[in-house]
Amino acid sequence: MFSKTCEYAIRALIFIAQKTKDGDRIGIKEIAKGIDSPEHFIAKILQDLSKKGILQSAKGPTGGFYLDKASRKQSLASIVRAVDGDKIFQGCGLGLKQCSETKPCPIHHEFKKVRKDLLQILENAKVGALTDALENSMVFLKR
Amino acid sequence: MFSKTCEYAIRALIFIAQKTKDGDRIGIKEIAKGIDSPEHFIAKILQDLSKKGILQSAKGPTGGFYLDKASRKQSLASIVRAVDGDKIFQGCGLGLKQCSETKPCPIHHEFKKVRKDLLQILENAKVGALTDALENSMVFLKR
DNA sequence: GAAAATTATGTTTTCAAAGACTTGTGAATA
DNA sequence: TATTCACAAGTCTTTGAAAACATAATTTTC
Repeated sequence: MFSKTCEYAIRALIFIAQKTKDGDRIGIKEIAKGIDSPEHFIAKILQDLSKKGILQSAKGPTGGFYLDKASRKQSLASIVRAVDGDKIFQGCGLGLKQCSETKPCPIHHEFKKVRKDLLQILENAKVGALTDALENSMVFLKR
Repeated sequence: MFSKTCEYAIRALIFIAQKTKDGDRIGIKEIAKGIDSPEHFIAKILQDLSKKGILQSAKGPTGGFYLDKASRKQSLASIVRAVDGDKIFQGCGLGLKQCSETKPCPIHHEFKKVRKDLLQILENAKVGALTDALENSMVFLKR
């Protein structure tokens, strides 16, 4: 469904949100361990995302990644968009470039509903809110 | 959503279904043109699928690909399964191997619904039935 | 023998992952 | 207060593997 990159990004963001909600910062190594991902790979992903403002970072001693208040209100949808673009939300199911309402592919109309549902789920899932479920250990992030 | 391979496969199958519904056979070159796909690539895909019984083929002059009655009743879901496997229908949205009902990832329950809807759409879409819409030119297959 | 699929092999591109090196920053220290 | 040091993110380059696409030889069948 999502790219590997995107999967790691979502897991990392939720993890960071949980670990830094008291104003702390968290290093890349701990993140990689926490979500069980390749260290260098997740590092690059997070650097890209911090450039785009999806999360915040600080260099030097006591530095690390963290999420400010605004970032916590972000939805998973904005993370997915930043990483994978919005082809998941609007691209044709059969890969047809010109697929549209007037020139639909054979499954165009049915797919529309699924996409809409998916988008809504991701829009509703705010990064900050998901940390609560994590703390109550209702859900987990390691593979 | 699907792999390129899978997209080509679906388009090809629908195209073949339409072109061979009167008992004809259709060659690989015409298929490639008809769905605007790389010729050698779609050839390999169709050979795999014919081995698996998803469609039929005949060698020699007047040979080509075609669909028998049983194959026409197949759903798009079985094509997707043959090509991409069923990871789309059951894999975790965040790529977690151990994600389950008892140890769900943060979006597990929401995703379940989307997957279920997707599966139902693909199960309901029979290859043979989609050709009617094509003939009425309500839909098209070229990119 | 010619037309078709089939098989085998090779190339290119993209994605996932790893490594080495650079830059910035807070804190100790002299 | 200026210097230096260590720590942490940032950048650049490379490797590995899989997916996407191409070429050539082979087999089957009319």
